[in-house]
Formats: sequence, C-alpha cells, structure tokens
Amino acid sequence: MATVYVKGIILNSYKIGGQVKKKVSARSVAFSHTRSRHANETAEDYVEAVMELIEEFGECRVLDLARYFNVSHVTVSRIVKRLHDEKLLRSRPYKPVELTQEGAKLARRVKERHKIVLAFLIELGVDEANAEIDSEGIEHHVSSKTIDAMKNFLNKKT
Amino acid sequence: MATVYVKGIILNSYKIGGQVKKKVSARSVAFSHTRSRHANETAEDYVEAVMELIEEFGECRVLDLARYFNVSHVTVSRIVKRLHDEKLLRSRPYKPVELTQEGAKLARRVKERHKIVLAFLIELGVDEANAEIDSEGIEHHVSSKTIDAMKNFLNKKT
DNA sequence: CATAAACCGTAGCCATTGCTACATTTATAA
DNA sequence: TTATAAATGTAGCAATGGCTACGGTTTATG
Repeated sequence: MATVYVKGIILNSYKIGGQVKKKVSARSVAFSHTRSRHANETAEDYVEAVMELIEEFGECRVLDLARYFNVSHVTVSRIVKRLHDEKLLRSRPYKPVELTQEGAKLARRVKERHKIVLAFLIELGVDEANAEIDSEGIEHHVSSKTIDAMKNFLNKKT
Repeated sequence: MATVYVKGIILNSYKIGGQVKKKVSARSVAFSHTRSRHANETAEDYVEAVMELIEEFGECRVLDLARYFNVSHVTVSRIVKRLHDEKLLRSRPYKPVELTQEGAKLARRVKERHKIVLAFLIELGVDEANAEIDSEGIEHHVSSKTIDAMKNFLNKKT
C-alpha cells in the first residue's frame, strides 16, 4: 500500500485486480466537526460583544446583542442561556447580561486576537470596512502560529 | 439623538429621564446569519473536495468524502443530496458524486482562493502544517479585497 | 456463482441557530 | 397610580449537520 500526501491529507492507495483503489484518511484537525466548531465561534463572538457593549454603555442587554448581531432577541436569549450554563456569562431574568471571570478572560483573548487580525489586514492594504468584516470571519480560524506571523509582520512595518 | 461609531457598528444613543439609553443597529454584513453562512461554507468545502478527489482518483464516492471530512457517510449522503438539489453536485444512488457545471465553477473559484491564502500564509512565515489548517478555516471569510491584498503581497515578495 | 466485504440509503434521534406568536416583567409616562 | 411601551421569556416550528442502527446494492474474491 502506497502512502501519498495530497494537500495535507494522508491518502493510502492500493491496487486490486488491476484497478487503483484508494482510501482517504481523516484530515487531522483541518476539518473539525462543524457543529462544535461553530458553537465555539458563537461563544467567542458573544463574550466579545458583551465586553464591548459593557465598555461602551455600562451594561449589555439581550436586545443590544440582538441588534448587534442582527438576529431576534429569542435567538440571543437562548444562546445567552447556553453560555450561562457554560459559565461564560451571568444572566438573570430581565436583567443585563454580565461576563463571568472565565468569560471575561476569553473575551480579552478574543479581542486581542481580533485587534491583531484587523491591524494586520489594514497594514496589508485592505480598506477599513473590508478589514473589519473579514477580521470578524477570520479571527476564529487563525492558529497561534499565524497570529505570531501577523505580529511579526506588524513589528517589521513599524 | 447622537450617532456614534464603534468598531464599525453604528450606535445611536439618546437620553431619557437623565439616563443614557442606547440603540445598537445591525452590524451590516459582518455578522451575516450563521446558519446560511455556514451552509455556504459547507457547499464550498464539498465542491472543492469533490474536485480534488476526482482529479486525484478519477472519481469521488460518498465514503471518500466521509473520510476526507472525518464524518459518517450518513452526514455526507444528506449533504450531497442537498447540494444535488442546489444543482452543485450530481448524484445517483450507489454511483460516484460528480460536479455540475455550476459546481465545477464554484470549485475552481474556491480552489484558487484557497491556493492564494495558503501561499500567502506560507510566505508570511507560517509553517506548512498550520498554514494548511488555517487556510481551510480562513478561506471562506476573505473578501475579494483581501485576496487582492494577499496577491499583491505575494507578487512583491517574488 | 455465491458469499463476503465494501458501499450507500433511510429512519430516527440530538444540538444549534434561525424564526413568529404570545405571555410576562419592567420601565416610562400620563 | 395606572396605562402603555419596551424588554425579556416561552412555546413551538424549520433547516442544517452530527450520530447509530439497520437494510439494501455493488463489487471482489474464493
């Protein structure tokens, strides 16, 4: 059985009856399961938003988040409840949403990463509007290695 | 009512009864709805994978995709059916999965974008393993403006 | 050719994230 | 204070993407 590497995938190919057969193995970490991956992104987006809204206005309400993310308050309400259970947020009925210690810690990490990605894109020559949008999407997918490379790039430029 | 801009969000604040109230408007495009956004990402991942597997082995089976993405064949089967309905893939029972014209067009776009992001990360100094993983996550979130900036960067370096 | 192995489809479960409609609580104002 | 408006919660539906279990098709091989 011959082992071949194609774009990071490990492929095992072998011949049977004159025909080439193949077996494609799991793609390591690149495609982690979408559902759990996305739940994490939601958590990161929410703690970051809560921190920003509190910094800006002193408190963060469910409806503030709904407007921020452009979804209904029902969606926010349910996600806040989940993040409460996961001990990232504190919430009581009809009261503002707050960050737990753990949530604040995560929020600071996410904001820091976001700041670096945004600054990097702008330094790269992307206009601010696109840089802002893209950094939101990208920030959940950059490894610490890539963040380091971005930091390096920014330092060299300064 | 005062209009304030915070990190790309349009915020309207106003006073009522001595207390500062606020209204946070929708965040334009930055947070498109997660569900549809993710469905698009899935489509892009799948047409890209189908094209790669066909190029490498002459055909693409449901199980190849299952191993590629490290999910069960059931999950693949359902998604293939959806993408068939969306006219991106062609599939018949117990037969290999194929790309429609539209699917192939999308796949080429995605692969091209992927290639640029990957080359960019490597040029930036990220090791290949991390670059491969990150590019998978990032590629769905870069605007054409950011892609252009990455291309520019690559051209300057060469 | 018959049987085993590999492949694929369907049924049916769960979680997440959207939504509308309606109920409840809190805050503002008459 | 009481009526109304704003904010929040709950019920219940849909789409998407995970899964296991089970059964049907195709293909390989003895």
